Amino acid sequence: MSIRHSLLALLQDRPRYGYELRIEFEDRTGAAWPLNIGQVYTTLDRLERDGLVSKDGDDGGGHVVYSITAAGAEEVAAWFAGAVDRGNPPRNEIAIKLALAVTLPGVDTSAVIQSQREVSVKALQEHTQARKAASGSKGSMDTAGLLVLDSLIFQAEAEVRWLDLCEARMVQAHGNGGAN
Amino acid sequence: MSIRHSLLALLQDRPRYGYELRIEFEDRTGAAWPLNIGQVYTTLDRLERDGLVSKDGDDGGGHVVYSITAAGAEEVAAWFAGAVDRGNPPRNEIAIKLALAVTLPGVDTSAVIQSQREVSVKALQEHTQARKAASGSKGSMDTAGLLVLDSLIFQAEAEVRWLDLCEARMVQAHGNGGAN
DNA sequence: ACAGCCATGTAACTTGTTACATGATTTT
DNA sequence: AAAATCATGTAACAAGTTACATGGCTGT
Repeated sequence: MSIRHSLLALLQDRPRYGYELRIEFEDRTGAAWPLNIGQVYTTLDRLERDGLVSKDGDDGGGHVVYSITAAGAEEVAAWFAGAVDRGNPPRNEIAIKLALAVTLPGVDTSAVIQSQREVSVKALQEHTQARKAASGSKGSMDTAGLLVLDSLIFQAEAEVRWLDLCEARMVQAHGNGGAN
Repeated sequence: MSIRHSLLALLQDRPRYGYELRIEFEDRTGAAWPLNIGQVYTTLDRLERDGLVSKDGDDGGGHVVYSITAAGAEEVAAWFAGAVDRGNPPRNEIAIKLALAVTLPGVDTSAVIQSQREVSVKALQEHTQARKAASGSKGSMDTAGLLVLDSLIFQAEAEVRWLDLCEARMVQAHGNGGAN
């Protein structure tokens, strides 16, 4: 529901048209998660269908402007007020994969860990680089972008450390990293 | 694609029927991510449609058994071999929400952080508890379950620390935690 | 003229998710 | 007899994703 709510939040600020929404979204999230323009329009259709936004024909500039409704404003408020449920966290594909790798025969668990570790470390480095560049000199990025980058860094760090822990436990468990 | 691949991986071990797959999945992932039984059947249908598994009528016990095909085995191998792309990480709803909160007027960013922090800390505590219980005495849980719990703990820790960083930066930025 | 950005949309599709219907077998 | 578990499925839908079609406008 991230996109739905994001667009709604942007519309609460002020009425906007589709193309604009995409740019705003990517600006504010630091382009970390690209948003396909097609999806903006489909999401707007669905928001309109659900009565959360209304299509305001034209704005004089030839743009199809949407504005938020009362119901939409309520929804945004609830989104900001309510926390994301961490008791039901989104499935972690890597954790699932590893859990299956260690319980199934014929899977080289250590290889799975290592190949994942490589890309995770690389992602961590890239995010750290980006973070350094963003905060460097000319205050080139806003607070929001920095928060997003920090989030990516923290998550990546945790992932790498977890992978290391897994690897260590494998070694401890059967003295090697071979297939089980 | 987690579920798809998970079921496929379980079928690579040996042919199984739907109900069994659900139990195996939840056993191995420590029941952290419940799997609706209906989804098992729909996913199996789609896997069959894609030629990755085949329906083997009966197994003598009245069960509708599925087994993996050559194409399916390839797919599983590729899944285990290939790392999850961390350059395109899944959208982090909390990061998005916060990025929007700080860039939009009228949103009490500090309140958003605090309410999220509460549930994240609570989730962290629960996972830590579960972890303690799992490793305690009777070696009651298998390696896979522990890995999953550790993953949840690491992610939750990272999330809390990131939220604290955000809060600190808010305070530093405008000396209070009020709406911007 | 042509490339590239601005701008709107549609069609077709994927995975995931839930609610419901149905019945057999096992346990209490 | 009732409740729980085993077991299989279907219908309907949500959210996200991409590929494509279309056209105006701008700069080279």
